[in-house]
Amino acid sequence: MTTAQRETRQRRAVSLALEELDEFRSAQAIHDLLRSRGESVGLSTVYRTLQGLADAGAVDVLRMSEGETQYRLCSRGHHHHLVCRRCGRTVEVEGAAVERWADATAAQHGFRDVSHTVEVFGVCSTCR
Amino acid sequence: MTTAQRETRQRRAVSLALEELDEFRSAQAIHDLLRSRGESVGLSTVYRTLQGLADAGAVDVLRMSEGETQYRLCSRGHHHHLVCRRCGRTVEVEGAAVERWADATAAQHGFRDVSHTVEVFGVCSTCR
DNA sequence: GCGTCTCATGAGAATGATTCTCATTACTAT
DNA sequence: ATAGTAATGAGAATCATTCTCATGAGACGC
Repeated sequence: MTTAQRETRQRRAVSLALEELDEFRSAQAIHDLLRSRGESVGLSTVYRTLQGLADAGAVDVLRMSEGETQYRLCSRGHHHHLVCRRCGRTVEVEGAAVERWADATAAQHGFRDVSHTVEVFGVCSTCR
Repeated sequence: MTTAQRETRQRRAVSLALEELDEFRSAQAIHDLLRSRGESVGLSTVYRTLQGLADAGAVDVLRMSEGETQYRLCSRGHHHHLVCRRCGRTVEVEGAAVERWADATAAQHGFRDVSHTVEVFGVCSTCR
Protein backbone atom coordinates (compact mmCIF):
# COMPACT_ATOMS: atom_id res chain seq x y z
CA MET A 1 0.00 0.00 0.00
CA THR A 2 2.83 2.41 0.72
CA THR A 3 3.54 3.65 -2.75
CA ALA A 4 6.86 5.31 -2.35
CA GLN A 5 6.79 7.07 -5.75
CA ARG A 6 10.38 7.38 -6.71
CA GLU A 7 11.51 10.26 -8.85
CA THR A 8 13.06 9.13 -12.11
CA ARG A 9 14.23 10.67 -15.35
CA GLN A 10 11.38 8.97 -17.20
CA ARG A 11 8.64 10.27 -14.95
CA ARG A 12 10.05 13.74 -15.11
CA ALA A 13 10.10 13.50 -18.90
CA VAL A 14 6.46 12.46 -19.11
CA SER A 15 5.30 15.13 -16.70
CA LEU A 16 7.27 17.73 -18.59
CA ALA A 17 5.75 16.70 -21.90
CA LEU A 18 2.30 16.98 -20.40
CA GLU A 19 3.04 20.45 -19.08
CA GLU A 20 4.20 21.67 -22.45
CA LEU A 21 1.35 20.07 -24.31
CA ASP A 22 -1.79 21.25 -22.56
CA GLU A 23 -3.94 19.20 -24.94
CA PHE A 24 -5.32 15.70 -24.80
CA ARG A 25 -2.80 13.26 -26.21
CA SER A 26 -2.64 9.50 -26.32
CA ALA A 27 0.02 7.55 -24.46
CA GLN A 28 1.52 6.57 -27.77
CA ALA A 29 1.63 10.14 -29.00
CA ILE A 30 3.48 11.17 -25.86
CA HIS A 31 5.83 8.25 -26.29
CA ASP A 32 6.55 9.32 -29.87
CA LEU A 33 7.11 12.90 -28.80
CA LEU A 34 9.66 11.86 -26.17
CA ARG A 35 11.37 9.53 -28.63
CA SER A 36 11.61 12.18 -31.30
CA ARG A 37 13.35 14.59 -28.98
CA GLY A 38 15.82 11.99 -27.82
CA GLU A 39 14.34 11.53 -24.35
CA SER A 40 13.88 7.82 -24.79
CA VAL A 41 11.32 6.28 -22.46
CA GLY A 42 9.77 2.85 -22.79
CA LEU A 43 6.18 2.67 -23.89
CA SER A 44 5.24 0.60 -20.85
CA THR A 45 6.67 3.28 -18.64
CA VAL A 46 4.69 5.98 -20.38
CA TYR A 47 1.52 4.00 -19.80
CA ARG A 48 2.41 3.29 -16.20
CA THR A 49 3.30 6.88 -15.46
CA LEU A 50 0.17 8.23 -17.09
CA GLN A 51 -1.94 5.78 -15.17
CA GLY A 52 -0.28 6.73 -11.95
CA LEU A 53 -0.90 10.39 -12.59
CA ALA A 54 -4.50 9.63 -13.47
CA ASP A 55 -4.99 7.69 -10.25
CA ALA A 56 -3.49 10.56 -8.34
CA GLY A 57 -5.93 12.87 -10.06
CA ALA A 58 -3.18 14.89 -11.69
CA VAL A 59 -4.29 14.20 -15.24
CA ASP A 60 -7.66 13.94 -16.90
CA VAL A 61 -8.55 10.91 -18.94
CA LEU A 62 -10.63 11.03 -22.06
CA ARG A 63 -11.80 7.94 -23.87
CA MET A 64 -12.13 8.65 -27.57
CA SER A 65 -14.76 6.90 -29.63
CA GLU A 66 -12.11 5.20 -31.76
CA GLY A 67 -10.95 3.38 -28.67
CA GLU A 68 -7.80 5.13 -27.60
CA THR A 69 -7.37 6.90 -24.33
CA GLN A 70 -6.02 10.39 -24.08
CA TYR A 71 -4.43 12.22 -21.19
CA ARG A 72 -3.98 15.81 -20.21
CA LEU A 73 -2.67 17.68 -17.22
CA CYS A 74 -5.55 19.09 -15.24
CA SER A 75 -6.50 21.35 -12.44
CA ARG A 76 -7.81 19.70 -9.31
CA GLY A 77 -11.47 19.48 -8.56
CA HIS A 78 -14.44 18.28 -10.50
CA HIS A 79 -14.76 19.73 -13.97
CA HIS A 80 -15.62 18.83 -17.51
CA HIS A 81 -14.08 19.54 -20.88
CA LEU A 82 -14.85 21.37 -24.03
CA VAL A 83 -12.60 19.76 -26.62
CA CYS A 84 -11.88 20.79 -30.19
CA ARG A 85 -12.55 17.86 -32.46
CA ARG A 86 -9.84 19.00 -34.87
CA CYS A 87 -6.87 20.21 -32.87
CA GLY A 88 -7.59 18.87 -29.43
CA ARG A 89 -7.53 22.29 -27.80
CA THR A 90 -9.24 21.96 -24.47
CA VAL A 91 -11.04 24.28 -22.16
CA GLU A 92 -11.91 23.17 -18.66
CA VAL A 93 -15.45 24.10 -17.81
CA GLU A 94 -17.64 23.83 -14.78
CA GLY A 95 -21.33 23.56 -14.71
CA ALA A 96 -23.32 23.65 -11.55
CA ALA A 97 -26.38 23.23 -13.75
CA VAL A 98 -25.22 19.85 -15.02
CA GLU A 99 -24.23 18.62 -11.61
CA ARG A 100 -27.59 19.52 -10.22
CA TRP A 101 -29.40 17.98 -13.14
CA ALA A 102 -27.47 14.71 -12.91
CA ASP A 103 -28.02 14.35 -9.17
CA ALA A 104 -31.67 15.31 -9.33
CA THR A 105 -32.42 12.99 -12.23
CA ALA A 106 -30.70 10.08 -10.57
CA ALA A 107 -32.44 10.67 -7.27
CA GLN A 108 -35.77 10.87 -9.04
CA HIS A 109 -35.31 7.34 -10.30
CA GLY A 110 -34.04 5.99 -7.02
CA PHE A 111 -30.40 5.76 -7.99
CA ARG A 112 -27.72 6.35 -5.37
CA ASP A 113 -23.99 6.71 -5.40
CA VAL A 114 -24.15 8.77 -8.53
CA SER A 115 -21.34 9.69 -10.87
CA HIS A 116 -21.42 11.04 -14.36
CA THR A 117 -19.37 11.69 -17.44
CA VAL A 118 -19.90 14.81 -19.49
CA GLU A 119 -17.76 15.88 -22.41
CA VAL A 120 -18.52 18.52 -24.95
CA PHE A 121 -16.97 18.43 -28.40
CA GLY A 122 -16.92 21.07 -31.08
CA VAL A 123 -14.71 22.92 -33.50
CA CYS A 124 -12.81 25.81 -31.99
CA SER A 125 -12.61 29.27 -33.50
CA THR A 126 -9.08 28.92 -34.86
CA CYS A 127 -9.91 25.65 -36.57
CA ARG A 128 -12.62 27.20 -38.65
CA MET B 1 -23.59 3.43 -51.19
CA THR B 2 -26.96 1.76 -51.66
CA THR B 3 -27.06 -0.40 -48.57
CA ALA B 4 -29.70 -2.92 -49.53
CA GLN B 5 -30.05 -4.40 -46.01
CA ARG B 6 -31.06 -7.96 -46.56
CA GLU B 7 -33.10 -9.75 -43.95
CA THR B 8 -31.40 -12.80 -42.51
CA ARG B 9 -31.90 -15.26 -39.70
CA GLN B 10 -28.86 -13.87 -37.93
CA ARG B 11 -30.01 -10.27 -37.97
CA ARG B 12 -33.42 -11.23 -36.75
CA ALA B 13 -31.81 -13.18 -33.92
CA VAL B 14 -29.69 -10.22 -32.80
CA SER B 15 -32.59 -7.78 -32.97
CA LEU B 16 -34.74 -10.15 -31.01
CA ALA B 17 -32.15 -10.58 -28.32
CA LEU B 18 -31.89 -6.83 -28.01
CA GLU B 19 -35.63 -6.48 -27.66
CA GLU B 20 -35.78 -9.03 -24.89
CA LEU B 21 -32.81 -7.63 -23.09
CA ASP B 22 -33.51 -3.94 -22.65
CA GLU B 23 -30.18 -3.47 -20.90
CA PHE B 24 -26.75 -2.55 -22.13
CA ARG B 25 -24.86 -5.65 -23.19
CA SER B 26 -21.58 -6.19 -24.98
CA ALA B 27 -21.40 -7.75 -28.42
CA GLN B 28 -19.76 -10.78 -26.88
CA ALA B 29 -22.47 -11.13 -24.25
CA ILE B 30 -25.12 -11.10 -26.96
CA HIS B 31 -23.13 -13.62 -28.93
CA ASP B 32 -22.96 -15.90 -25.90
CA LEU B 33 -26.66 -15.52 -25.25
CA LEU B 34 -27.51 -16.54 -28.81
CA ARG B 35 -25.11 -19.44 -28.67
CA SER B 36 -26.50 -20.72 -25.40
CA ARG B 37 -30.02 -20.83 -26.75
CA GLY B 38 -28.93 -22.65 -29.86
CA GLU B 39 -29.36 -19.72 -32.25
CA SER B 40 -25.82 -19.89 -33.50
CA VAL B 41 -24.55 -16.68 -35.04
CA GLY B 42 -20.95 -15.82 -35.82
CA LEU B 43 -19.25 -13.28 -33.60
CA SER B 44 -18.29 -11.17 -36.61
CA THR B 45 -21.90 -11.06 -37.63
CA VAL B 46 -23.01 -9.93 -34.21
CA TYR B 47 -20.50 -7.10 -34.35
CA ARG B 48 -21.53 -6.17 -37.87
CA THR B 49 -25.21 -6.22 -37.08
CA LEU B 50 -24.82 -4.20 -33.93
CA GLN B 51 -22.74 -1.66 -35.76
CA GLY B 52 -25.30 -1.40 -38.51
CA LEU B 53 -28.07 -0.84 -36.01
CA ALA B 54 -25.97 1.76 -34.26
CA ASP B 55 -25.32 3.60 -37.51
CA ALA B 56 -29.02 3.51 -38.24
CA GLY B 57 -29.64 4.99 -34.82
CA ALA B 58 -31.64 1.99 -33.66
CA VAL B 59 -29.36 1.12 -30.77
CA ASP B 60 -27.46 3.21 -28.27
CA VAL B 61 -23.77 2.70 -27.76
CA LEU B 62 -22.04 2.97 -24.43
CA ARG B 63 -18.32 2.77 -24.02
CA MET B 64 -17.42 1.33 -20.65
CA SER B 65 -14.31 2.45 -18.85
CA GLU B 66 -12.84 -1.05 -19.03
CA GLY B 67 -12.76 -0.72 -22.77
CA GLU B 68 -15.68 -2.76 -24.00
CA THR B 69 -18.59 -1.36 -25.90
CA GLN B 70 -22.16 -2.07 -24.96
CA TYR B 71 -25.33 -1.84 -26.99
CA ARG B 72 -28.98 -1.43 -26.22
CA LEU B 73 -32.15 -0.92 -28.19
CA CYS B 74 -33.24 2.67 -27.92
CA SER B 75 -36.00 5.06 -28.64
CA ARG B 76 -35.36 7.58 -31.35
CA GLY B 77 -34.38 11.11 -30.62
CA HIS B 78 -31.68 12.64 -28.51
CA HIS B 79 -31.53 11.32 -24.97
CA HIS B 80 -29.11 10.26 -22.29
CA HIS B 81 -28.89 7.35 -19.91
CA LEU B 82 -29.03 6.64 -16.26
CA VAL B 83 -27.34 3.27 -15.90
CA CYS B 84 -27.11 1.00 -12.88
CA ARG B 85 -23.49 0.18 -12.25
CA ARG B 86 -24.40 -3.24 -10.87
CA CYS B 87 -27.14 -4.73 -13.02
CA GLY B 88 -27.08 -2.56 -16.10
CA ARG B 89 -30.68 -1.47 -15.75
CA THR B 90 -31.12 1.62 -17.83
CA VAL B 91 -33.46 4.54 -17.81
CA GLU B 92 -33.56 6.90 -20.74
CA VAL B 93 -33.59 10.46 -19.56
CA GLU B 94 -33.86 13.81 -21.21
CA GLY B 95 -32.51 17.02 -19.94
CA ALA B 96 -33.20 20.31 -21.59
CA ALA B 97 -31.01 21.85 -18.89
CA VAL B 98 -27.96 19.91 -19.99
CA GLU B 99 -28.54 20.59 -23.65
CA ARG B 100 -28.80 24.29 -22.99
CA TRP B 101 -25.77 24.27 -20.76
CA ALA B 102 -23.63 22.41 -23.29
CA ASP B 103 -24.59 24.65 -26.18
CA ALA B 104 -24.23 27.83 -24.19
CA THR B 105 -20.86 26.86 -22.76
CA ALA B 106 -19.53 25.90 -26.15
CA ALA B 107 -20.79 29.07 -27.78
CA GLN B 108 -19.24 31.13 -25.01
CA HIS B 109 -15.82 29.80 -25.95
CA GLY B 110 -16.32 30.14 -29.66
CA PHE B 111 -16.90 26.49 -30.41
CA ARG B 112 -19.26 25.49 -33.21
CA ASP B 113 -20.72 22.26 -34.44
CA VAL B 114 -21.23 21.09 -30.90
CA SER B 115 -21.98 17.60 -29.70
CA HIS B 116 -21.76 16.07 -26.29
CA THR B 117 -21.77 12.87 -24.34
CA VAL B 118 -23.52 12.62 -21.02
CA GLU B 119 -23.98 9.44 -19.05
CA VAL B 120 -25.05 9.11 -15.47
CA PHE B 121 -24.15 6.06 -13.43
CA GLY B 122 -25.42 4.97 -10.08
CA VAL B 123 -26.81 2.03 -8.16
CA CYS B 124 -30.50 1.40 -8.68
CA SER B 125 -32.98 0.81 -5.89
CA THR B 126 -33.27 -2.95 -6.40
CA CYS B 127 -29.51 -3.38 -6.29
CA ARG B 128 -29.23 -1.93 -2.86
C1' DG C 1 31.44 6.82 -1.21
C1' DC C 2 29.31 2.12 -0.61
C1' DG C 3 26.01 -1.40 0.06
C1' DT C 4 21.42 -2.60 0.26
C1' DC C 5 16.68 -2.78 -0.17
C1' DT C 6 13.12 -2.01 -3.42
C1' DC C 7 10.79 0.10 -6.68
C1' DA C 8 11.13 1.39 -11.60
C1' DT C 9 12.27 0.31 -16.22
C1' DG C 10 11.88 -1.69 -20.86
C1' DA C 11 11.77 -5.25 -24.49
C1' DG C 12 8.94 -8.33 -25.88
C1' DA C 13 5.20 -11.49 -25.05
C1' DA C 14 0.41 -11.73 -23.88
C1' DT C 15 -4.27 -10.14 -23.74
C1' DG C 16 -8.72 -8.82 -25.23
C1' DA C 17 -11.90 -6.40 -27.91
C1' DT C 18 -12.78 -5.48 -32.42
C1' DT C 19 -12.01 -5.65 -37.48
C1' DC C 20 -10.66 -7.80 -41.64
C1' DT C 21 -10.27 -11.56 -45.23
C1' DC C 22 -12.16 -14.45 -48.31
C1' DA C 23 -14.30 -18.59 -49.66
C1' DT C 24 -18.96 -20.07 -49.08
C1' DT C 25 -23.94 -19.35 -48.35
C1' DA C 26 -28.42 -17.60 -49.05
C1' DC C 27 -31.69 -13.50 -49.83
C1' DT C 28 -34.29 -11.21 -53.72
C1' DA C 29 -35.83 -9.99 -57.87
C1' DT C 30 -36.31 -11.56 -62.38
C1' DA D 1 -35.08 -21.98 -61.05
C1' DT D 2 -31.16 -18.60 -61.70
C1' DA D 3 -28.23 -15.07 -61.56
C1' DG D 4 -26.40 -11.38 -59.03
C1' DT D 5 -24.76 -9.75 -54.92
C1' DA D 6 -24.94 -8.88 -50.07
C1' DA D 7 -24.26 -11.60 -45.80
C1' DT D 8 -21.95 -15.01 -43.20
C1' DG D 9 -18.34 -17.17 -40.34
C1' DA D 10 -13.85 -19.17 -39.06
C1' DG D 11 -9.78 -17.70 -38.30
C1' DA D 12 -6.17 -14.38 -39.03
C1' DA D 13 -4.94 -9.69 -38.24
C1' DT D 14 -4.91 -5.32 -35.75
C1' DC D 15 -4.32 -2.18 -32.12
C1' DA D 16 -4.26 -0.30 -27.68
C1' DT D 17 -3.04 -1.68 -23.44
C1' DT D 18 -1.16 -4.78 -19.82
C1' DC D 19 1.91 -8.17 -18.10
C1' DT D 20 6.46 -10.55 -17.26
C1' DC D 21 10.76 -10.66 -15.59
C1' DA D 22 15.59 -9.78 -15.81
C1' DT D 23 18.17 -5.62 -15.22
C1' DG D 24 18.80 -0.83 -13.66
C1' DA D 25 18.85 2.91 -10.48
C1' DG D 26 16.68 6.12 -6.58
C1' DA D 27 16.84 6.58 -1.43
C1' DC D 28 18.70 5.80 2.82
C1' DG D 29 21.85 4.34 6.34
C1' DC D 30 26.54 3.79 7.50
